[in-house]
Amino acid sequence: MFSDREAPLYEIKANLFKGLAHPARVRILEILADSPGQSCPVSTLLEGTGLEASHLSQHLATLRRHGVVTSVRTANSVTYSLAHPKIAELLAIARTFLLDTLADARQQLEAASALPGFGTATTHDGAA
Amino acid sequence: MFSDREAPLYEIKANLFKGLAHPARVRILEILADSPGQSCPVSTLLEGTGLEASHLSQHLATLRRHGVVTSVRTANSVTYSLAHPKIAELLAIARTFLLDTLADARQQLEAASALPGFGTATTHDGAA
DNA sequence: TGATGAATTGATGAATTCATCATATCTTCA
DNA sequence: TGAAGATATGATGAATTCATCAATTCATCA
Repeated sequence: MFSDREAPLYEIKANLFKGLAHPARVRILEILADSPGQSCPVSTLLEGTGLEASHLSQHLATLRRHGVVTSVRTANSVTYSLAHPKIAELLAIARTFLLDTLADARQQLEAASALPGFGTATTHDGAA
Repeated sequence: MFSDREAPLYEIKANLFKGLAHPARVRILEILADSPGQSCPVSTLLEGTGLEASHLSQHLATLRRHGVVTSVRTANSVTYSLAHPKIAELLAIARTFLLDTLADARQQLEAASALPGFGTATTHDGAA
């Protein structure tokens, strides 16, 4: 098992996505991305996410381990920042993709319900 | 439990990243992204990834469920395509971010080993 | 029709990740 | 010094995800 460096890039990439693969962590990154300087203290994240402190801290640790955020202690508070502007870009692109996709899905739903034999039309993709 | 639509965007986003969070799936997407028309038959993916057929198929099913790829059956083979150009963009940005980050890490390692008391300098970030 | 190739689905134990709770560290201030 | 606030770390059972193997579907062609 290699811990980055030495591993093929697609493994490292997968690992990065794994780091982003949790609602709480995405939320944290969104808050950071929207904050001035893409950084803010833990207390703000605490409010913004509504998580319990230790839970938040664990997600922050995960994000740190994945190199997605950095932290600096100032007096008795810790400030987190996005480690790289590309992270914000990643989130923005995911957003565009999802909005496009969701719009399409809604449209297909409407089109489907306008069809004659409506009621149990399956699209081979499940999700009744 | 909501299955997209109705869920806050950050949950849907996290879900998308979860779909990308596996080396095999990233590899599959990379191959598709580099193929003409961002699509290719399963047989090509089979070769490209070196996975066992059923294993590959399961990952493809996951990607389909996440709306990241689409599939079309043509005669006795199935062709997969990226569902949206933004997916390729997502991978490209991840790549840039990682290359930047890895370069920095290497640089820090070199800088560290040039220091006087080398051997056990901890950066509070772990990774001895 | 039925054998063959291509791809998918199902089932199961092993490995990871998650949420929760208790405890520990670090800093300030009385 | 030591009490209090702000964060972080550890440990544990519950829930997910993964890898592997067997079985199934779909289309072609003899």
